[in-house]
This record gives sequence, structure tokens and C-alpha cells, in this order.
Amino acid sequence: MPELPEVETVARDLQRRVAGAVITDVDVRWDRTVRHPEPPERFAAELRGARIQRVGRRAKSVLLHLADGRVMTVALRMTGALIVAPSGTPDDPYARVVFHLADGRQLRFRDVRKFGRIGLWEGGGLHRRAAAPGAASRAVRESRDPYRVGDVFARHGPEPLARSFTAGRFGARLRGRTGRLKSLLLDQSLLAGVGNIYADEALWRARLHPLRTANSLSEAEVRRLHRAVRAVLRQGIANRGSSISDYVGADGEPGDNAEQLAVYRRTGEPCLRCGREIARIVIGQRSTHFCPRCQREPLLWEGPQA
DNA sequence: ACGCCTACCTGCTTGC
DNA sequence: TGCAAGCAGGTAGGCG
Repeated sequence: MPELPEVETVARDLQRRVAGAVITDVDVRWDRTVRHPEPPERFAAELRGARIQRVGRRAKSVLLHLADGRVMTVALRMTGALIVAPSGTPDDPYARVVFHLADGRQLRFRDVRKFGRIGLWEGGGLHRRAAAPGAASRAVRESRDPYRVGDVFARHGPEPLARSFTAGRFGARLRGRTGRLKSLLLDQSLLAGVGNIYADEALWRARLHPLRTANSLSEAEVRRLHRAVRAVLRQGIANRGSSISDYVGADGEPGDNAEQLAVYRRTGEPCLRCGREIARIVIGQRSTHFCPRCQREPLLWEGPQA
């Protein structure tokens, strides 16, 4: 469900609502949601009495910075949501982890499909350069604790909305890559935060066919894609995210960006630029939407293609 | 290192 | 109406 704009919206909501709150107890109702530390009783024990100081985001994870320097990471994956429930709110059968706050409210991790993951880590290392690919997950798997939050994101690429993420830097990361643009935009080690919705939207905006390969792009096209990625993400944040079926912010309200989407899940509707019907194809098992006229097909030099 | 594929889960929609 | 298949915003892990 949530990509960068949705996760950013949740993080900003939580910053307003739970910064300063103290966690008094934790119910883990689906053990596998908690990945570190384990077992869940230990996760709960380590959080009792912790104060949430600040809420932020890295990639598609919400970061709850605790007053003692530790960081809780919440990866929402497909259907995860973090919702602040006032005291007395009816229970939610899909709440997988419930954080009880000292003021009587609950911070609920709701997750129908149970793909979401929560971890608790020592602070530090968030802003350093990427380590060797694979090192992070291997180390986490093998670690006897304490493990730093920066290591969790060691394989992730840069934040697309950071000032330091320039077209030149984007081009350097794309250089030599033979993969298709659609798949590369979804690759979190190339760039962090773009998912299926915003990948399609960015390619439409940049007028690039999703099957184009990175190494086929001119410098001007790289600049166009760079601008487009940033624009669609910023617009998504401004509209509090795209709610296709069940995404909601921490206030439980859906975002307004779905109606602004140009191609995502608009198969058969007219292109906003040229009127041609939006097409849907599958790339790397992911549904992909684009305008066959505005986003010209790459030249195919081999193999039977649709 | 890269690309491709599967698994992880549940619920909703679609087509027969 | 029932039932099975297909689809969904993500990503770790295994394969070649």
C-alpha cells in the first residue's frame, strides 16, 4: 500500500499526535510482525516506559525515535497502517501490535495481510553511505543484538526528495544499468521510496515507456525522469497520499491523491495529455499503466513482443 | 551484481 | 448464489 508519500504522511501525522507520548505496554498479537528483538515478550519488555521523542521516515519505513536514542522502525508493506486510537475506541481485529500510551490512547499497527514488520534498534548510522549490498540483512539475521538502525537501511538507495539527490547523481546510479525503467524505479537499492503507483506516474510524466532500459536514456531524458519522480512524490505528499483501497493516515482518513493520478489503475481511460486510452501491461509481475502514444515504445530488436 | 521467480497473507472483485 | 481464479500499494530470499 504505502509508498514514500503515504509513509511521509503517516510520519508527519504521528509527529503531531504522539511525539512526547510514553509507551506503558505493548500487545503483540501476531508474533511475526515483530522482527527484532525477539521473542515478542522481549520486544514488549524493552519498550515499556519508553518515550517517543520524534517521528520521521526513511525509505518506506516510519521511524519512531525514542528519547533514549533507540529507534523503532515500522515497515508498513502492503496493508500496514499506524493509527492513533483515542481511549475507548472499539478494538480492531486487524490490529497486529498495540502500543498502549500513558494518556490512555493506543497506537495501533493495523495490517490485514500481515506483511508489515516492526523492529527496535540502537540509534546511529542512518546518514552514512551505503555499505556492501547484502551486508545489512545478513548481519541482522546473524546478530546478537544491539544493532543500529542505520544498518537496517544500509542497502537502500538515496532519498529522492533530498537536496543532495540531483539529476547528476541519479544519472550516475543509472549508468550502465540494462534493466527496464519500471523495474529499476521499484528497486529500493537504486532509489528509496518509489513503488508501483509513483513509478507509473513518474514515467508518464517524463513521457518514457516503462520498458525502456536505463542505458538507452539521453541526459535530457534522465533529467526529465529525475524531475518527474520528485514532482509526483511531492504532489503525493501535498495530497496526503494515494488511497486506492485501504491506505489511511494516522488520523484514519484516506488521502486525496488517488484522484490526481494520471495512469495508475486507469486502464482504458483517456490520457490526460493526448486522449489515447491508457494501457496496462505486466512487467516483472507488477501491473504497469502507461499511455501508448505519449510514452513511445522502445525499439525492440529481438524476441516476440506484444 | 543482476534479473527472474516465489513466498509471505487476507480480502475483494470478476467471471463462469 | 456459489465458487474458483485473479488481483492488490512490498520485499526478502533463492535460483541461474
